[in-house]
Amino acid sequence: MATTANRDERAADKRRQILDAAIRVFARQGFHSARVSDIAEEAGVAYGLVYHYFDSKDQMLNELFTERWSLLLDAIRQADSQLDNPRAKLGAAAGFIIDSYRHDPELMKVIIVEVTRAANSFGRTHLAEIRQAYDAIAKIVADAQRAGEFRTDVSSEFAAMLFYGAIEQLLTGWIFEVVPAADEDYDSAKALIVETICGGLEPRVAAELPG
Amino acid sequence: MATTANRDERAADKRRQILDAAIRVFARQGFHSARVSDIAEEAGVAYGLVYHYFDSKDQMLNELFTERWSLLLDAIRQADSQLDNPRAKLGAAAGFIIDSYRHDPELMKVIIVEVTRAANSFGRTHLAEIRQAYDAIAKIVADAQRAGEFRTDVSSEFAAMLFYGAIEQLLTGWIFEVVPAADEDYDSAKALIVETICGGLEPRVAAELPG
Amino acid sequence: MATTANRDERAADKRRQILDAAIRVFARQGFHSARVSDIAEEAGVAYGLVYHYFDSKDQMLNELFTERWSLLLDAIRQADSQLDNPRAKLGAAAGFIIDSYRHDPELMKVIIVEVTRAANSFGRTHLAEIRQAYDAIAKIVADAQRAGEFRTDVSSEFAAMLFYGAIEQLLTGWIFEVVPAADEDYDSAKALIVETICGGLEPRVAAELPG
Amino acid sequence: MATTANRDERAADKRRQILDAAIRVFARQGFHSARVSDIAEEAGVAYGLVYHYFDSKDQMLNELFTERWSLLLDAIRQADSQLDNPRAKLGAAAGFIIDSYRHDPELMKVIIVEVTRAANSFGRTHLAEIRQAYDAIAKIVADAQRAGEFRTDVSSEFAAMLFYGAIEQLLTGWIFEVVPAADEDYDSAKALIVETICGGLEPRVAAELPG
DNA sequence: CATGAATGAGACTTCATTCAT
DNA sequence: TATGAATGAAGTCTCATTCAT
Repeated sequence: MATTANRDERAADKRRQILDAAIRVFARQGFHSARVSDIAEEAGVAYGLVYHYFDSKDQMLNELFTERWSLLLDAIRQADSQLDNPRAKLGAAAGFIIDSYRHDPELMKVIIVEVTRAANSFGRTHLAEIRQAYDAIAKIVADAQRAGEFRTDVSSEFAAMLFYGAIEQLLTGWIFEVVPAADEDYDSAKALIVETICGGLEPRVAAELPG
Repeated sequence: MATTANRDERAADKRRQILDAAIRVFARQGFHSARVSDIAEEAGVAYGLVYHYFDSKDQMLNELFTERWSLLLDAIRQADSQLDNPRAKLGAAAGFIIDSYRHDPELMKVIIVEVTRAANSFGRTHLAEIRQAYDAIAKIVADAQRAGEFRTDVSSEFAAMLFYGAIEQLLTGWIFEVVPAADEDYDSAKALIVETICGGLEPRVAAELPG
Repeated sequence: MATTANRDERAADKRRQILDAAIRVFARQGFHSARVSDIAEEAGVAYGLVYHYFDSKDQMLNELFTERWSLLLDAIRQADSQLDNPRAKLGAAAGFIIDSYRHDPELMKVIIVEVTRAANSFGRTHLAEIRQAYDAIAKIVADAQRAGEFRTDVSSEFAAMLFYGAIEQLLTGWIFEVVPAADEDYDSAKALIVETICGGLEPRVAAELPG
Repeated sequence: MATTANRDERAADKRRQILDAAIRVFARQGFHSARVSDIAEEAGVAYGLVYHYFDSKDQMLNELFTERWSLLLDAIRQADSQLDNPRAKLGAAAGFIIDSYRHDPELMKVIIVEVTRAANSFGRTHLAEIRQAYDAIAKIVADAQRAGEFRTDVSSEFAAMLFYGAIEQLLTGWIFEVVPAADEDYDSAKALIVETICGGLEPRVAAELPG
């Protein structure tokens, strides 16, 4: 009994070990240039063991993506249901994404570079999941529009694309060191994204217009 | 003389013919899945002729990208120098990108999907060129900040990423039919992007804040 | 003592259980497509246990073949020694093969498809054993020729090949459902094979030739 | 023009050259143990060229089989239509198969060993074609039965299996040197097969039965 | 006896690029 | 210029067998 439990545990560990190695290798070389033998070597296991735990190289990336993306979807939906104003909701969504990157930049690099931005390969495979994030953001915007808190001349789907695109581009900038990414940047980024995008989505008051 | 000219012309035609075929094939199948034989077939020329005009498959994409991207850089810089307020400048930049897509969606698809979003492959190769666009946008923002027209708590580089990211995501949405792309969408998109992003970058007046 | 016996018995059971599973899997998927894991699963035992009882996947098939083939050889030889005319002898041989199929079609399918007809793999390994069957049949024919009961212008080896080939082809037809295989077919097949082949081997009388 | 023709000719030659090499390699090592590199080496061409002419290793065997088997089918059907008695028809069919072996034993070895006898792999793929041969033979038998030339207590399908099985077994015996295969054997074999099998299929006259 | 994780060699296929004509 | 045959390196996946527990 104990033996079986231990064995299962060890097996799960090995599986995780391989998956973590895959993250590092995919982040370093890109999915396409990553050979299965690189992953095995990085994980310190035999070639064949990778195929003992995974059906294919693709499956590893799919699993990495889905595992993380579902957390993101949960986070957005939870923000939507538990917070009470659109700024806070969108701020929480942006914050989750940014924290994900801060916490595990390699994994987020893989997810963004190899999946969400790889529209011709894995992006297509996961389009439905990715779209769910757009939809969840669009719902927040639409609710805010109905409540008179956001301008209504922008469609909520359109706004969701801008919002998500801005964040993803920011992460991409960090990933490829186009823009600096220090600890203080992460925090200010959260605030600024919300400021900037939500600011643009809120109705302008009459006073703004020069008389 | 005339013969030589004709010959050159015909040669240039063939070259162009192959390049145009490459656009269609890359757009349809993606760069990676596109075989050189597919391009030759699409162009209606012999396999080997592709290698007569181009050194490699990569070179074709590089050329397609650089050709178009330099127009984009020119357009942004010209907008910056010829227009006099940041909304107009950014509007012209966004407008150029959107019009490029409207005019030749396949080419823009290739450029975005295979280069600017393909950070692990061609995006890396062309990072310097891509960065020039960010910089040109950032310059517009920085100038506006100095002139007091844009808020200064957002770094201009950061703002440029948001702005560019929002536009690129919008195009990506059109490309993969996540958001609708009809003629009227293009026009309203131009206005709305500027409204939304510039609106967020402009300073909020006192009147906005509830008393 | 009893314990040891029981243990041996249980062990023998497991071994048999695996061997029987192998028959089913080989019959269903073919030897080559059968994975050791398939056999273990079919037998309901752990993967590794297969290798506790057998040295290799090959060994299982070898054992299945030899076990059954030796019964066949015994049957032919016994028929030869205990019966007194060639028709009866050959009829008994054919009958044994047909009954073997009727009794355990999966095993006979494996033996025929994977061994006797698989001349490039296991057929080669067991060529000597297979040849013994040909020889035993040829001996029956040769004896009949010496006794004047069979025509002598056909070599006994040649006749043996025809006889055996006809039977094996018939089973193959049943196996792959090229010809029907119902209970009544088996019985009539026995009679007809002997009729047809022995009929062809018996000397023609003068009366047959048109005067 | 001439150039194109020459090139096509050379290309066809290379294709044939590879196919012929495949016959030798398949005959020597068996399909399964034959590596594509072995075939390329035997043909004296580069590895990749094999895939320039053929889609897969399987395709080569399929082509070899179908090419030859269609000749066999034609031969049987022609014999049926052009000859006027069942002995002659079946004799021509058997003769064609035997001559095929005499003329190109390696090809016939491949066809028999890797296809018609390989019921679990290629035999399945080509079952329909193989069955056509059985059917063509059965038709000859059935016609003879209707004409009163063959006994009617044997179904024509059954008889076809015996006839074909006997021949195939004979070739198999030659292939694996179980029975001798010299020039004189081929000729006598033709006569004897017909004698033996047709003899068994013809009605026995009263005189035969001992009074 | 029993388990199933771990090993690693092996082969097919793809396709960018080169080359002879 | 134009053709398309020829080259060969590279990498995924399979699975029999071994081994530690």
